[in-house]
Amino acid sequence: MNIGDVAALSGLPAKTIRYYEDIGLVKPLRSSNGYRTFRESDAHKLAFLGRSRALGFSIEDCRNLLALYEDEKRASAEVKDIAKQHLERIDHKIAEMKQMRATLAHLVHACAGDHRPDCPILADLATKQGDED
Amino acid sequence: MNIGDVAALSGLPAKTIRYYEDIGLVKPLRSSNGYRTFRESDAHKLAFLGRSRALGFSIEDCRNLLALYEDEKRASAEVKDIAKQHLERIDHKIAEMKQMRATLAHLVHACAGDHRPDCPILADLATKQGDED
DNA sequence: ACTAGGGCTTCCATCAACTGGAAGGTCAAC
DNA sequence: GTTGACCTTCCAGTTGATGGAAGCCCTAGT
Repeated sequence: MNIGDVAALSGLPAKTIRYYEDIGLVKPLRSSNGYRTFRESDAHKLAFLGRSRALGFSIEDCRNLLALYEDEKRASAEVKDIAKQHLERIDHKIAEMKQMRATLAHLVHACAGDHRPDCPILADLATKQGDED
Repeated sequence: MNIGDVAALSGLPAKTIRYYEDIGLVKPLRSSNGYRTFRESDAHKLAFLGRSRALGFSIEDCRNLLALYEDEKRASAEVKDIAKQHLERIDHKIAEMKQMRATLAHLVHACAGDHRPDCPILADLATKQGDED
């Protein structure tokens, strides 16, 4: 398979696949004309990568997951651990975003949003703490 | 004020402040020894930037907000609009993360997490759609 | 045989938003 | 006069790609 074929199969752009080769996530063969030649297993790996990334795993996580995926004797605990850590990061991020959202929603709500210059949003950004003289 | 002072006041690292100067967000003066000299207004701007960034506004948003902040005749509607757009982006992002979280939580829950190699997480990553031969 | 097109190759640059580090100038204190 | 903190610039690296240029390669059509 050439790169265009695995790109279509995996849903990843060819550019991304080349990048994944660069960073050592896949190691396609080369045919005599210099073209990358992907085996079935490479296509599987790329699809795996696409799905892991879609779940927000970092490239390094993906690298570990891929190694575990290829290791028939891995313990599921190792995988679960990576996933759980990622889950925690996601939870943390969600909480952070919700906090931001709440503050911002409050400001947006407080702002008249008309032609006048008075703007609680700017006022808040300008003076929240450390500036109360 | 030297950079260390505004850094302490604004809570931003000196590196970041230099970077903000690079990209034209602040324009401190220079004293004869080449050191940056920050006025009160610069310190205010940096604090403003710190808070805007903490709310997740992009640098370009910050640039616009800062311009509006400095424009005494701005219409609050302009500010509100930027904030509302940002709010939408946040909502979108939160929804996305929640979706990821749900999928991942499901997988983590399904995985025994023991010494055995069977792992529903890897199985799912490996075969979800496009692979049912 | 020639040409047009599409696909493939490499390499280099760019994005966001910093951050780290090296090499070196400056300043206040002891 | 020398330490040590603070300042300067510049270059590289981070994460995860993405865009583009220059240039092979291959197939189909004429």
